[in-house]
Amino acid sequence: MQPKISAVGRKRNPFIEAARRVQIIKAATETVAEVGYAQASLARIAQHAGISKSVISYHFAGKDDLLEQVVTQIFDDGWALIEPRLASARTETERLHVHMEVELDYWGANRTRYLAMASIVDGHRTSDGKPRFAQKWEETVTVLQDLLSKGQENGEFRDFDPRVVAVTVRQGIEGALDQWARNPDLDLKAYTAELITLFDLAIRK
Amino acid sequence: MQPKISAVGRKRNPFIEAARRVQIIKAATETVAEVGYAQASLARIAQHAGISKSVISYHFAGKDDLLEQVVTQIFDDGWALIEPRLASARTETERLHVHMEVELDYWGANRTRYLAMASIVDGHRTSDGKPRFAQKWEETVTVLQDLLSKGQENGEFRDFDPRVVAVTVRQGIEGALDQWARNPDLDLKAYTAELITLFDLAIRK
Amino acid sequence: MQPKISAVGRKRNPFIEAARRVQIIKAATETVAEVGYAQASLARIAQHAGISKSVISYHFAGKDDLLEQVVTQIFDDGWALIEPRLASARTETERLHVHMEVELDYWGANRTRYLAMASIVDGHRTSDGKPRFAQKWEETVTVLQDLLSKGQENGEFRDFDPRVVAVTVRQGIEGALDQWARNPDLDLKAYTAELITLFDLAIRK
Amino acid sequence: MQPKISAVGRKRNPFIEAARRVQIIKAATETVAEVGYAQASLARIAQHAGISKSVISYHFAGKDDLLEQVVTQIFDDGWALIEPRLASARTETERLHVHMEVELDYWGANRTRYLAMASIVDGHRTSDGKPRFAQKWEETVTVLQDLLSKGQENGEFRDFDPRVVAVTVRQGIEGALDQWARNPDLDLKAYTAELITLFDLAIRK
DNA sequence: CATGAATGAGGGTTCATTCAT
DNA sequence: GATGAATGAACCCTCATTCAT
Repeated sequence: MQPKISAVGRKRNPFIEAARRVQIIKAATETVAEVGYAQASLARIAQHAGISKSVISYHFAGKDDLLEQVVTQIFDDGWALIEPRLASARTETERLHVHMEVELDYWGANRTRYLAMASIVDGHRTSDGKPRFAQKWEETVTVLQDLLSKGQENGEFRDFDPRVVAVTVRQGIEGALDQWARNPDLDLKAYTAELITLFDLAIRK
Repeated sequence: MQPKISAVGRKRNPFIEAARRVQIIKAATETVAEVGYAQASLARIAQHAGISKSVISYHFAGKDDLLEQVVTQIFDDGWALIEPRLASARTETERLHVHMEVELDYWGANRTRYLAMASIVDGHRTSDGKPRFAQKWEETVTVLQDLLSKGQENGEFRDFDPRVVAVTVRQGIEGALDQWARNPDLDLKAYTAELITLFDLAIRK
Repeated sequence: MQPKISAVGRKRNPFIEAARRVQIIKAATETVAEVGYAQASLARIAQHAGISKSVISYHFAGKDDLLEQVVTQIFDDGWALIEPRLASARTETERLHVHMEVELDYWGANRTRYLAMASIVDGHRTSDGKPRFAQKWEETVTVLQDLLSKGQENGEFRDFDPRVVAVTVRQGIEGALDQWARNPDLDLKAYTAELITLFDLAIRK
Repeated sequence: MQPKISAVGRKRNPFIEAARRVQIIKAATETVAEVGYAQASLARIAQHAGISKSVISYHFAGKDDLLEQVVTQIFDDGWALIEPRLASARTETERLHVHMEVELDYWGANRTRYLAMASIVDGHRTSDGKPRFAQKWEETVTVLQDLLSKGQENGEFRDFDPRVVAVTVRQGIEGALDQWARNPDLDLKAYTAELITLFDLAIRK
């Protein structure tokens, strides 16, 4: 009998266990980034990791579980980076700048993760055909939306639909990353500066 | 003699032939929109169309061919709508407005097509793992970029990196559509107006 | 209602009918010669003939019928050539020479037919897995066997098992043809002469 | 990690692995012998072996790989039997006798293998339509040809084209086997004796 | 006479998963 | 802890054949 339930309640050596899981998640991330979600079979992931297919089945409840871990890990790591830096900002304008900068920093330093995340979020569905990770995306928009609303109350920003702007900022960031993902030579710092200016002008009072 | 070659030199009855192709393309579009690229098998598409799997193979050279037709048709129809209306605009500012409005009109009237297009463009790869339709997306950005550059030369727009803004506009439009795709009750007209204002402020001199 | 029963009892224009049948049989022969029995599908044959697949179904009861016609035609033509020349020989020795010469002449002038015949005879089976054309091959051996037996009674040949020698002559001829089929530059005349000498020495009194 | 590569570096349990491979190769051999190359699908082979289709795919890289193993194994085993006995012969005449005897012994004791080999060698082609195993056949002829040439230099044999005789001997052996394959009651020993006499007379000085 | 259109069966192959060891 | 072995379902595609026109 094996402990198929992921993440918690594991029995034996938690170090080996964790190491293997990390290794597999890394391999899955890289494989998805390379060939895309639809082509990323367990066989390919296992091959990339240099392990047997059934090792994956041993450590994860299934393909769904594995992908969920991949996405969760990517988002958690990102969030851990963003959150403290957001907290230190004093105005909402500043907070918006920080948000864009740090997010572009994070993904910019993790190209593979960005590609994998994007591909999985787009491609992965539940058995009834609905997107499984749409909510992850939604959460990031909500954070921005709240920030923008607060800025309007503060009088930092003009009057606009905070949801529209939040979505557009989010998409603007993804646009930057898409460009850079296709062309790694692109100067992401400069792009970020342009983007910040763009939105500053668009929402200032 | 099979009609596998999809472009020209058709011998067969062009009415029945065309009707079937249209039917299959429609079924493929709807299936992909519903369950996503990765889950859209020929079997599912055929089932959706109420026909036998092999009918698809008869009318298309293969799955790749079918999907290419789907994407091509979606883009061609869209472009046929956008182009004439762009031509009638007199300033680049106006042209940018028209671009956003008409594109959101087109996709807004073709929700299924939007979902299918997005899923295929993201998911479909060549056998060596590279995206097959990235170039389609690239083209739409180029049009915007040219428009913005011309506006800068005209003195209509301030100084900015036209590529950054073009990408961000493109992404802004997709953001609107994503929102609306998830929530059909969303007021796309109002969203469009907000978006136009946003970019007007961001790029005006 | 179509006249699917082949060869006889056909209704309308027998000239067009016959011409089409000849064309199809030719295409089938060439296709099998080129790619081998196992790879010679009706689709490929039709493509080679530049006609629609269903034309074949119209003129022949099925794939089996077509292949049977191919083999029959090849053997009948060959036999029509061999028989009269055999009749004019006076001794069995001479008859054996003539047999080898004329058979190598016939196949030598019809490389495609030889390849097709060999491939079909080897590959074609009835639905229960038994060879369908083994009997054709058997017949040619029987002719040789009778010839050899008569020669023994005449006192032209030494004492041997006529079946063994008949089979070996037959195989010797096929060996010559196989060699030549692979290497069309081979001097078939010279090969024939060597072969005749070989069997002369082997069976003379 | 799948074991698709068939040759070396096997990690897996070599006993189970080897046993399965042997079992599948045997089933493939028997199936081809029974129904012919063109009708020997993986489904039929699997059914014959009493296993699932995908087990074959697990142990072999594909149908081509499996058939290659079948042919290789058949030829290797045969050659292992022939070679040492050829070495012990002192004259070329004797060597020719041994060759015919031992080959007819080998195949005579392996009727199924003979049928399978013949069918695969005839039917199996590369994707461009060329025979894949013609070279195996060629090799056996070359051995005979060398033997005959040496016998001519020795003064054991008369002057003749060694290639013609080599091919004819090869074909003579196959003729014997074909006869016997169709009629297992045939006295192969007696047939062999007749064949040896035939060629002795044909090539002696 | 001829053929486009359609079909179900079956082709080889890959899939995620299970299980005994 | 780990994995070779195995499986049935599903993949896309080609097959020989039928039928309405």
